[in-house]
Amino acid sequence: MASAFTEKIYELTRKIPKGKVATYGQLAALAGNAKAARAVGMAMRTNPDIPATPCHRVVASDGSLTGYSAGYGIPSKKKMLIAEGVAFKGEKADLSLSQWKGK
DNA sequence: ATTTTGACTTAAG
DNA sequence: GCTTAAGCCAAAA
Repeated sequence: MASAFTEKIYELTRKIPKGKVATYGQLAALAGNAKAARAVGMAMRTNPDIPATPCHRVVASDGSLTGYSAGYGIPSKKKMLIAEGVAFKGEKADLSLSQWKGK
């Protein structure tokens, strides 16, 4: 465990339903710190349990797929999201259709 | 304990 | 549309 904040991020990430995506800033806000988007990214990077924490459902503010060092990287992440039913617009996820509304 | 770094975001050129 | 700059946060060195 890294910190309470990070744990919260993992918890929220696990709540993201299949076929939906959330932005780093969104998770940060739900965790209590709207400006901790970067910290959210760190939490994903230091992700202790990838199968338990679907970090591939977390994208940048504009839907761009960033990071993801697992498997084949970005391509794999994109493919996974499409397989779950997330709407895609070129190389970016269509947040207008597939962004998780959170609580 | 201090500095550096990074899977962010928004604003400005 | 792309690049640069600045702001904020947490983890790693």
